[in-house]
Amino acid sequence: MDNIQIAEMFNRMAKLLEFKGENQFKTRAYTNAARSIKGLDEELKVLYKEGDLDSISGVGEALKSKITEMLETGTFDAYEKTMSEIPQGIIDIMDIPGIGPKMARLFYEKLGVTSVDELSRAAREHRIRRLPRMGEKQEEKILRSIVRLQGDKDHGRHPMALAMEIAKEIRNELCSCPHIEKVTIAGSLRRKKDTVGDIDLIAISSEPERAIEFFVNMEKVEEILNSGTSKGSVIYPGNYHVDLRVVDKEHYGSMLQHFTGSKEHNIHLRKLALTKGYSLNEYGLTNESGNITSCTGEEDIYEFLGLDHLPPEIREDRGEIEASLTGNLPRLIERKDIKGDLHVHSNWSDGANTMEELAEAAIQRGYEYIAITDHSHSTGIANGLSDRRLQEHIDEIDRLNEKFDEIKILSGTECDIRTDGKLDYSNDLLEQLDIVIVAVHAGLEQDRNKMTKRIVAALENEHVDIIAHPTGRKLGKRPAYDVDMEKVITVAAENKKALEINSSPWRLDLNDINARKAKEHGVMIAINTDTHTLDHLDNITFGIDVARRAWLEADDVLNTMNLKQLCSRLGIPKD
DNA sequence: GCCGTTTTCGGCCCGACTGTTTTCAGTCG
Repeated sequence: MDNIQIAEMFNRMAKLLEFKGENQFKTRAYTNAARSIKGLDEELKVLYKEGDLDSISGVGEALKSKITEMLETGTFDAYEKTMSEIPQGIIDIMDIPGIGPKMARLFYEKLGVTSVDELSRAAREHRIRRLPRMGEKQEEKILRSIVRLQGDKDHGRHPMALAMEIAKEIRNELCSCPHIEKVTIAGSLRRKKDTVGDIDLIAISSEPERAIEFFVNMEKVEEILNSGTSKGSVIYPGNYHVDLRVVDKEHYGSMLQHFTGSKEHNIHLRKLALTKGYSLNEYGLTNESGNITSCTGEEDIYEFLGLDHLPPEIREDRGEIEASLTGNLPRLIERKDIKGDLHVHSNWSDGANTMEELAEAAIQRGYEYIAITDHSHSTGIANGLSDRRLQEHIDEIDRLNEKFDEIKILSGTECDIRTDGKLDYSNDLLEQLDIVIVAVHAGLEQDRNKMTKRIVAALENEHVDIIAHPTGRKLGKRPAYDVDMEKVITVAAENKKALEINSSPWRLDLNDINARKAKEHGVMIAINTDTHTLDHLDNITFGIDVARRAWLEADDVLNTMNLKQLCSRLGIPKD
């Protein structure tokens, strides 16, 4: 079991215990431990082997032995026992937005409801409204939630790039409201998480109620979830859940800090504030005598707590607070550090543009180099290049390099790694290229062992420079293929190969966790766009977002090197 | 169930909104 699975099991256990009416602090201990585990850099199985499970905060003797049990058997006794006492469908009911353990228990005890379908029927038959603290509106709300949940295959998560466009559209509309002074995007979107569950916005207004009224009555709003005096929530087309929080100027900083999150980061900050005798909330810092220090800028809060102004991308409670306290915060990579793009397709394979157009677009973006990496012949559907056409491809790039002074065009390939780990081109041919990217495009269903061996074999080829989109995931479409990333990263480090962060909004592969792991093993990362049309070149910002979330600095990234450094690394003769 | 620079017992992050009440529990972020 990996850390995520163990954390999820603790979270489910917490829900089950709450359903049973257990002591709330006991249930919280499980969620605290789950949170702590999700934030670990190290795999639990490694800590377990080294006898270091004691080092995890929020994990005491009892939970430690449950972790051990899970690592050895895949589950733990107390969990199995609790599960056997509670009907399976109850878990699904508690996953319905607006229904927690208390309500699930009420429906179960009073109506015998044990599944989402039964709950839906009870609501339609108006049996819910007769229960204590329930009524007509609750019934309608439950039915709406069920319908929305069932119509939503992706569990409400959206690729960050798409959500960002919607967020900007809403921000622009809100800015036209005379009662709104300023609108800022907050939440996981501000932290640039690869997928986001909702869109959080903060507005400054001296008339919050009128601002909220404007918000919930925007033309495109499909449903108003709630609408209070300082906060509103709506559903926007595409099943986007949008929250707006309205605040006066004086509290803007603390509000922005609070609603940027993450939740885990904020909890850690509040605990830190408490050790200094202050309570922290979205209105500022309160001391023991009740005096509030309001914060107009969020940097005020960090400064007060003795921390650097932490970049939103790393606010995940994955060590950023400790790093800041000890002066070990990374200087995160920025857009201006990028000197070129190393994964671009032309119309020689499945790209839309000529090599010349790509070179010109790269010049416009201030790049020193661009690698044209068209597909190899296995990817027939993408018009992959035969041996003969690859030779012509190399010649064409030579010709263009004569023409362009402002940029170096690198001749490359995105060569298929076949199912047996062999590459599409011979070593003789690969040797003639400036840069060799390899990738898995077919046979995605291979088992973990075969897939790992396949990629490792490619990493061990002396001509290979970069593995593209190393896990093959496509957000909302298909999961990563089954591969031992620890092994891939270790072998990449041994052979001095780079791994890619693919900047396509649908891939973002490697993700932040794996990219950070790669950095820790000393593996260089290439942030590439996998461009197929000119505008894709600008997707580089999404790749940089992932890199920043992975704590990467400019020195960790291959394409922050200038041309001379890059040529030296790739072994390209200077000309 | 966890934890300790007052504590090994008695605390445990904090506030808005809703729907139901007539003062608040439940849920969410």
